[in-house]
Amino acid sequence: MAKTTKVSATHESSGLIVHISGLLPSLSPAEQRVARLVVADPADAARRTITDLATAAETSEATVIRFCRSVGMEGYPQLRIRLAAEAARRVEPPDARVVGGDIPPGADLAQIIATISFNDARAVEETAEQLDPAVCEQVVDAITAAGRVDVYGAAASGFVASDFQQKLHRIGRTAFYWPDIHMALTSAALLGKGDVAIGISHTGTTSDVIEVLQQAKARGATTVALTNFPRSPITDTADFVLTTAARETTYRSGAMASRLAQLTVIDCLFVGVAARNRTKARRALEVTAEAVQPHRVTSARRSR
Amino acid sequence: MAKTTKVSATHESSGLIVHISGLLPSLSPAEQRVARLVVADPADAARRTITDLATAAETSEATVIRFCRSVGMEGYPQLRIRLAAEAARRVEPPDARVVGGDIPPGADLAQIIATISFNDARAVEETAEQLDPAVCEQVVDAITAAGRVDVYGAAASGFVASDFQQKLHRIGRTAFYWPDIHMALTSAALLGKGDVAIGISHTGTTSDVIEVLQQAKARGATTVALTNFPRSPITDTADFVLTTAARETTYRSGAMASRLAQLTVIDCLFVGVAARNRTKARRALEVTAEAVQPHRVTSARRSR
DNA sequence: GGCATTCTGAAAGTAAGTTTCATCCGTGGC
DNA sequence: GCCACGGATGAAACTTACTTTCAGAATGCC
Repeated sequence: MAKTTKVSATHESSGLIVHISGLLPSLSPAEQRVARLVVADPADAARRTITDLATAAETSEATVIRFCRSVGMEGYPQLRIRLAAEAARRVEPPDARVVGGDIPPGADLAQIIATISFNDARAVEETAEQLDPAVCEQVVDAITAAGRVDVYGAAASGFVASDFQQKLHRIGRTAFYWPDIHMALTSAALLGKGDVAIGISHTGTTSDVIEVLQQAKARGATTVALTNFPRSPITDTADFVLTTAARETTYRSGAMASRLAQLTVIDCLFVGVAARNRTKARRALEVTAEAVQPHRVTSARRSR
Repeated sequence: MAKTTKVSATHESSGLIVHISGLLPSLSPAEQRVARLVVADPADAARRTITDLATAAETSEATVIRFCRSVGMEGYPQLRIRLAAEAARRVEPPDARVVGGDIPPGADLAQIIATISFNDARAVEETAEQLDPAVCEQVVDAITAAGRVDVYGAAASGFVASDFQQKLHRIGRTAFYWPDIHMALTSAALLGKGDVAIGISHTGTTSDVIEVLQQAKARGATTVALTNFPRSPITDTADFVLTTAARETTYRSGAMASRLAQLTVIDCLFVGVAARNRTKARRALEVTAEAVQPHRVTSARRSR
């Protein structure tokens, strides 16, 4: 039998490679050949079949099995998956990413993609971190109780505003978005106590949006501002201020990161509102989904 | 140019889980059961034998093999190894965040925010990971060379389409977005060789968008599809397919995560196009920024 | 040299993975 | 309504991979 049934102290979860190299001297010659192959390139070993590995180590399958047992594995398949896992873990994440940085002139698409996605993801995460749940709660309450919700935003922020309007509408809340400043002003003038007006402006300086929000406030509506800059003009007229956290990079990706951050905030509010009246919201969503069903191509193509 | 040579955007090197969830809808019911088990707990799946997994998915081994082939693996052992590797690489979600999971009924705002932002950020990162720079490059080339670019999208994807149109326009490229299907069809009919038509559809099944894209293709335009599902109908009509990687969560945040993923892709394309002609693009952006300057409130308020 | 011990691979045996094929079921054409 | 068709599916046959057994070879000890 084995020299001694030694119970290894090595933890199950990690360090198999280290464990093996530690055991190496105590292994028989044929097993050592196997061990060396495994330690040299775990990922490669994981890809091989037992016969393949045995051949590479100039030994038999039986020896490979013995090796597995020697290092505390049940069998070869078990060793394989452990090796694959270990090999994957030690691969360094490719961090040539320029954090919040500019995109160098000679950058290729792969670099651009890495940089943009990194910044975008960061903007989303950091926005969430600094969002005040208490303020969100109050905004959600206001929206839930509102007879009508107006969402304002210009240009890029207009998309976000429009998106929010659409979402609220889909769960059966009365919401409007006005792409035109005059229409927006008219609508704001018709708001009253209990209604909600939400102004979205990345810079917080878009006069059109501020103006409309002021109008809404003057009529008694609850006003909410969504901006990247907590001390920008728009916050003066807002009862509640929600901020995004897009680092200002360059003109290029900064705009998009802020957009994503805005959308994330919007989504949180939306889910918050929907959660307030779960069943009704779900029903409304189902109904609207059914409505567009005829516009869906049903055949899901299969592989050949 | 790339009439027959269809280029798919999915990398084979990484993001298998993401890849699988993208393919999910195009799989047969029995295979879907397998896929769900795998996606839900890759590490656990890697530990199981094929018979075991088949039993767990209430199907036969044959179906598991079919599933392996469907997702581009040679066989079950290969899948196992890959899954083990991916599971190991995956970072544990910090706390009780349910990855891609539902939001529990009793969740408070803080939980909602954490869950949503986590999933949103993940969608962005995973989309970037599986984006094929080579395909992006070709799309960027096509857009750069195009006389005209049409961007199509309905409802939620319409916002994205519109956003892209606006971005391209701002850097001086001729681009259109049509909110109306008839206008879109008319426009598509006027496209010709060298022009580019981009169809955006999360599900890949929106018949309106597909129809317009077909029209564009018939007229000789280069067609691009942006969807979450690499085997959905829309990909049949596209010369180039770009995929997002939003895991389908529930009705709630799934839509938003996919939106963010789409925007990220759009932004990459945009920056790619802008980088092709750096100085011209920058000048155009400066000019357009100046144009809206009068609509900015200058006074930056200081602390109260 | 004899004997015990360990190492080793051939071969047998078992389990896992893969292919084949008949059946089932839904769809679309007549 | 019927039939043909094609995809989906699992049972079973089959292949390959893994594991065990066992006997011979090597080593080392007297």
